[in-house]
Amino acid sequence: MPRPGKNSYSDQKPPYSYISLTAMAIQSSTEKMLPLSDIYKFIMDRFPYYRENTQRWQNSLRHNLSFNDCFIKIPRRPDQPGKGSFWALHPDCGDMFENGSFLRRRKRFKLLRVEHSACKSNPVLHSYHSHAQHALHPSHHHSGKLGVGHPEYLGSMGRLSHFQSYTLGGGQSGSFKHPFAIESLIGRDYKGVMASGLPIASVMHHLGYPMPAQLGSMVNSVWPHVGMLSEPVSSDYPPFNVAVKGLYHHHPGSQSMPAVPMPIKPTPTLGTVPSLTGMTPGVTQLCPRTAALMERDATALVEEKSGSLHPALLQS
DNA sequence: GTGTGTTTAGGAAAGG
DNA sequence: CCTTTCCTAAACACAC
Repeated sequence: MPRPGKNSYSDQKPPYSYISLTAMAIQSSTEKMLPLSDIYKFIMDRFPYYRENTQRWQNSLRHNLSFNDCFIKIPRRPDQPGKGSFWALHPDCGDMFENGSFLRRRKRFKLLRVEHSACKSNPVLHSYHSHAQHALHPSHHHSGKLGVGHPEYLGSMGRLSHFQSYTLGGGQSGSFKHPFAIESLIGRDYKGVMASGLPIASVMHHLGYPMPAQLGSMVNSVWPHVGMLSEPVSSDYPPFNVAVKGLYHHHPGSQSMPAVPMPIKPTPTLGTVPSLTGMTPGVTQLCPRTAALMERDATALVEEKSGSLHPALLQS
């Protein structure tokens, strides 16, 4: 057990990348999205290391939010005053830390940016379209982004239809993406839900858009209790990373399921936060009904844009 | 001015 | 060794 003082984990930099920290924060929220300030707060609450040099790491974190396609920006509703937008996880980011290391992803989640006037000004739309046209060969990390589209859109497009298609089509694309492994870090009881549909459904709800009935009912039935970190954890975090490496076996043909349930196990004495202690294995199953729903649109969509490429390959 | 968001750039480190 | 990912710094724009 870490003791207060020198040997405490508090003094050390947590073995998480900014991406994983941010994902943790987002996933810990009931709405699956957080404003920047709350992401800061989450990290500082749980990792005392980040209570210092805030300017440095927060700049890095903002850079990560903007730069990485796995994060999408959700505009605030008019009735939700506050600074900045909400940040959510891209539905297709899947399990970026499948290799068990939260310092370094197995592969970057990268979308192919294509000029599209209607997309850029709306992150969700943008994300949706980007998804449909993502590249399977994320090369250099600077190469993927093309110029910014035109700021106008929304005029005749109709946002709802896009949200719907995004929700139904942008999610699984006919392939199983097991939920973001970060779930296990934050201790979500993660059963029977895929990572992608839900956040967006939540986002749609947040934005005041009606949700497709099937998705909506799924949300209610599958995630009835959407848990949340109740309080800041003590300054410690579970040991993992190196320790869990090797527990995973990536089987490209087997839909990237972890060979074992999420190995990230907090130390039992970190009992102050259930979500960090009573973790449920990250093994999940796709809701068949929604999977079927999603499969339809997206497969066609992706294949239309990128030949016969299967989105599942994106992560492998 | 401050907070937020985007972008470029360079270097360190990990991984193959 | 080479490539990819991560970290950091910094400039800049924008909104409040």
